[in-house]
Amino acid sequence: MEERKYTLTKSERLCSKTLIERLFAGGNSSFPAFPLRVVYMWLEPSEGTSDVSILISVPKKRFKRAVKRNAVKRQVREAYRRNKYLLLDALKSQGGKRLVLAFIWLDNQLRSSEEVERKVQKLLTHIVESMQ
RNA sequence: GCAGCCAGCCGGCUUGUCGCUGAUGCCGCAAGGUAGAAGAGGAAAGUCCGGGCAACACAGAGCAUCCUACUUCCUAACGGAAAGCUAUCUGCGAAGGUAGAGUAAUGUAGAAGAAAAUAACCGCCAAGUUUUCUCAACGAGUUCUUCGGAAACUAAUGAGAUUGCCUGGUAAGGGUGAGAAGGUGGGGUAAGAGCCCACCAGCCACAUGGUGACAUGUUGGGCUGUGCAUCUUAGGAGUUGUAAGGUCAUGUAUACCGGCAUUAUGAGGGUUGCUCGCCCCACGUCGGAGGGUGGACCGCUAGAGCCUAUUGGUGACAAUGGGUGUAGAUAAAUGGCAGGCACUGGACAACAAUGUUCAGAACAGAACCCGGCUUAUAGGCUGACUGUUUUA
Repeated sequence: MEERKYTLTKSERLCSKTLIERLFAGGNSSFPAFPLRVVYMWLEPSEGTSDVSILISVPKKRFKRAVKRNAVKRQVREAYRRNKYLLLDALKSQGGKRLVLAFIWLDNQLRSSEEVERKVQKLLTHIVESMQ
């Protein structure tokens, strides 16, 4: 059993402008679990900076104040960090293919951290199930 | 004590654990790994002013446009502060709010009102003329007569009153209006009037005080309409903002730059909006090298820095000494979870100190950096001052 590190470094975050444009250009899978929606896209092993890259988006339309937007991003990021091996373990059987995903906040209100974590778990589980 | 007012300050602390950015050290050719200092605000916000910094532009003249506007003072600068001045409003008060260059010229000011500025509509006064009346004086004429008179009438004269017209004087009075030719009283006058005088308000001059705005005056001068706009005066204003701008990597169409050569004198471009003026010039050739994509580094945090003491100043602030190293992210870090402490409120127990338990804890997140302004903000602390109650 290898050591599991519940980290979330910069290489695991999606920064490339071109990849972001490809992700949102259309044709990629998406799945909602209110108050979240996930958009994901498969990459070849040569692309990307890590096995899984994520992006969290909270539109300004939902929260006018930066404080609340940041708070939501932190909740989602924390929830992914604690549950990312749901996805990483499943990905080992996929022959080195890589994944890009974006979490988009849909609600106009703040939610509790427990609820956000449950929804993230649900979304990750859904992606794993769709691999088979 | 309670209520208030002004100024300044704080706006959680801490333990464990899991994370994020990461100066720097170590390992490594490198990618990276590992240890790891430090890590949001008073407003970081709005992006409203001012400045630094950067790039580009810039011979010069005139006109236009825009901004500022009581005084002195602070500052790198400001449309910001400080201390004052004048007017006005609010509050019992401590205090707070609002406005503030000038008025020579031009324009404008609804309704109202006689009239809105070289004022005569009504009214008042005078002269002329006119209507009517009264009175006076004597004379004239006529009529009457008892021939003594003077009863009546007529026209004229003078005085007064009066009707209309006209000429002139007059701003004391007149419904209005934000404002009516400074106000009140007296003298004066044909009637009136700063025409004259006293007091009062303003203005100008002078004197005194103040750096000054201004203030004061048993001083002098009869000088006296209000608002707004244009305007006038004084000072100021190049444009774009760190996605500026620079370096490196990748690497291709002829937009760009420089040299040389050549043509033309009119179209275009630049110079702040306009005018003048000034500058540039299509094409060829040689050399440099660029569109787009998208990554790294610099810019990027030592700055008009922060803390503190003393001195000067009413104060904003300044000078000097000492101390200090204090965020630099890039789809954007500074957080999550579990405890403890402190704070506030409720409930319960208790004479009380206090204890138990349950809740609550604002506005808000750096994006080149400063100085301000504006707006949001639960709760709390400190100091000066004001009002009030009780007690002494």
